[in-house]
Amino acid sequence: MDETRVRDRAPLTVIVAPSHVSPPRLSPADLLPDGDAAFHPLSAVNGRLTPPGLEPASYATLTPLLPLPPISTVSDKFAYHAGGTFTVIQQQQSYASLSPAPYNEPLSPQSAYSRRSASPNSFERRSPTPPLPSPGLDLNAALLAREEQAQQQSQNDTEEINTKELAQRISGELKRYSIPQAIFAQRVLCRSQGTLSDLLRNPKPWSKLKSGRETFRRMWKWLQEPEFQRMSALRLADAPNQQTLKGDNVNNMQPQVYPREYQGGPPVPQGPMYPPGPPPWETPAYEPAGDVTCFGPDPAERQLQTQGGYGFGYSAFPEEAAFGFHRSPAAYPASYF
DNA sequence: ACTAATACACGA
DNA sequence: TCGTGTATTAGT
Repeated sequence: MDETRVRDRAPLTVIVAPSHVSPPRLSPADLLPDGDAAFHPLSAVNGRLTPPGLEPASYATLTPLLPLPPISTVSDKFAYHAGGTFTVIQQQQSYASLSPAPYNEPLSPQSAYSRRSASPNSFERRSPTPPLPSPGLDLNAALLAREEQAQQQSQNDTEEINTKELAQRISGELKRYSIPQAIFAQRVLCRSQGTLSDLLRNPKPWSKLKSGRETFRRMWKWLQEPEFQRMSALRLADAPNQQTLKGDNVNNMQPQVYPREYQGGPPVPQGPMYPPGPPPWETPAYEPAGDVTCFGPDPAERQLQTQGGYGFGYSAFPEEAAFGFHRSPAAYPASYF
């Protein structure tokens, strides 16, 4: 029963699941499910579409806080989201300055994570990517990005983390976006609120950590994701057996009503804007402007680049898909999660 | 290294 | 005072 409620709360499900698209060029219109069998408005689907190689169970099983699910599980999760994500490239600049913004100065990701790490932050990492000179496919950039990602991936497992700074960074981001510890701990770390609180306040030095390193790695990994991806991760549907934590308003929140973001997209309930008021985000329009480039050999691992200040992630799981509208931090009320 | 329980803090 | 979110801590 709780389950249904939880599932219902994801109205922001414009999911684009290109299944056969090999041509890397897509226009926004191409993303619309209407009249295109290649795109499935998954929000209309009830059952989960299990992406190959992904354990749905482990994917969403967050609570009974298990004995530390293998990091690989979480990695898969993130990787998947990372892959199936549309990333805004055109307005990278503003994004870069928007996201981990004020908290970057004293402790850049680089400093939080030791040396060899390239640029841990997704934004910074992607920023260098040419802002789509002419909206076209940039396979090289794509491949490059993937490589970097892969490289970084492997590095992440061996790199030392400055837990102190990471903790501060995370704390800052949680504050910044009004993300409750309980939510972050549960969705991202698969840990309890109390644990998170303790880790953030009294982070043990990396050298003294044993299995606890995994938790910090997850924090770090989350930090690497683009903003909308992080948000998406935080909004992952709860597992059926998910227990409601004290103070966790997720399971109790009413389905939000979103505007119809994309013309021709899956049925999105009409209603008041969410959050209320004029869009605090950069772009005035709701439709993604500009061309969209899609690349990636695996349909489940595509990255779309679009100009116009929009990006959105998609998932094979309808309830886990999320728009990547870049909202100013203040636009993410606690109820968002 | 964590969880669960609960005390505590705080805005509405 | 209630609803929420965070800090503490006994117990695994």
